[in-house]
Amino acid sequence: MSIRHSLLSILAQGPCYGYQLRSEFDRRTGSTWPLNVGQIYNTLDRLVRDGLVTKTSAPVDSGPDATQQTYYTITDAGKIEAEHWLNSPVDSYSVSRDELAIKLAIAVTLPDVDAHTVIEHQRQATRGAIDALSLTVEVREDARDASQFAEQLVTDSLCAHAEAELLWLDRVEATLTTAQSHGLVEAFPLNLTKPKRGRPATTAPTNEAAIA
Amino acid sequence: MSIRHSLLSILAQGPCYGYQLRSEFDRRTGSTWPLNVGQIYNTLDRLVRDGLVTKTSAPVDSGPDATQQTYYTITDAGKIEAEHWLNSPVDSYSVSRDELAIKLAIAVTLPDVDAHTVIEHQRQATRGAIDALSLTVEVREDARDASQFAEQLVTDSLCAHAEAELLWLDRVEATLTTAQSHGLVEAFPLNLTKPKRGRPATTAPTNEAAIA
DNA sequence: ACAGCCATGTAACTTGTTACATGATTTT
DNA sequence: AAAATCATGTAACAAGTTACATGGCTGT
Repeated sequence: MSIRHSLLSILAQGPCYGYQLRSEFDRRTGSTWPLNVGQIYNTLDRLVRDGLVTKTSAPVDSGPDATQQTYYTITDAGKIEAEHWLNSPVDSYSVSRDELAIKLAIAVTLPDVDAHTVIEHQRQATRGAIDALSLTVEVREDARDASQFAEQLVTDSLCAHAEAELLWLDRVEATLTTAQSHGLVEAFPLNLTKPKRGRPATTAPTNEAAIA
Repeated sequence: MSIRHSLLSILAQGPCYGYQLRSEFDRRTGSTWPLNVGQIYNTLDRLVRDGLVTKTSAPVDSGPDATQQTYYTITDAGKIEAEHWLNSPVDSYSVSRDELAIKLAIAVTLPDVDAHTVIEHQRQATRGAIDALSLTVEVREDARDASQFAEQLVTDSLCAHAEAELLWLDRVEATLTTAQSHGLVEAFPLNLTKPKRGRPATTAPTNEAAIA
């Protein structure tokens, strides 16, 4: 929903044509988000479909410099939508769709996988990412325009999350080690049940008895 | 790519049927990732399509309890893929696809938007998320099985990223304030250019002269 | 003439997601 | 009989992404 709303917000400043939106987006984000040109037109089509933008593909008057110009204009509904996007927070923390978290959660349940190795691999990669990001940070001077400001902002964001991830990885490993020393978190065997249609017998304990 | 690989990794332990995979996934992730049942079958179909899994839909022998059982078995290619997934780090930091970062980058370039307000809204929402997460953290005892371990792991991950975001928001606001006091980061007007086919005249300065 | 950028698309594809249909079985 | 759960799917859609086709115009 980011690209969609970003383009919509730019269009709230005034009508644009497709290629122009690409350069505007690039300028404002410091070319931070890799954006294919064709994606602009796809997104614009979907915005038109949803009534947030209108497409005016009118040939300019038949003078000497007659060109087919295609402009996209935001609608009232689009303005409301853009304003709403900018005034409402991004919701990243109500449900987790973090690939690393789910990966580690799965990894600790697999018998043939050493979760500590997975953690260590991730730690090295994340440290490498931080190093690479820090290089671009230190070379950089203070932002002189919005484009450089965007670059700085995005790099800092990546760094912040990466460092938080390192701390979290340490905590996970510590928790895992103590849990393993208590023999609590073992590999999860598959439930060797055959598929049985219908409600299972509640009297038949599956593996909850193993906990007690 | 998370669900796909998670299911594949579970299948590396042994053949499963669809519904079983759902419960296995739920157990191992502590019901952390909201997963529709139908999505299991979609994902399995795609795994079959890619040759990572085979589907054996064989009727069990014509005895008294004959049922149509549909099992999914991992292939050699699937095992390699699962192993590769578990041994290679998640790449979250080479390019940024963070919605908040792009949103702020866009916001500071919009004339009708006060970036400080956007930041403050986000700050409040993130603080609220941390509070909500901390509640579940404090109530929780030590993990006693993989399911609870997964819950803890995911909650901690969310917390860590949320707190990193708060720190980052403060830095962004500080940077923005000083940049604005120097009159550097102003609203980005649209380039009022008409679409012109072809390469633009290099001699014609667009708006680079404004910087100098 | 030719390379290279400006400009507009189209078509196909990816993963994730939801809503729905269908039926079997078991508990109440 | 009815409700709840087990079990297998299908169809459609979302956003993002890429590859490609097609021109026009400009500088060399």
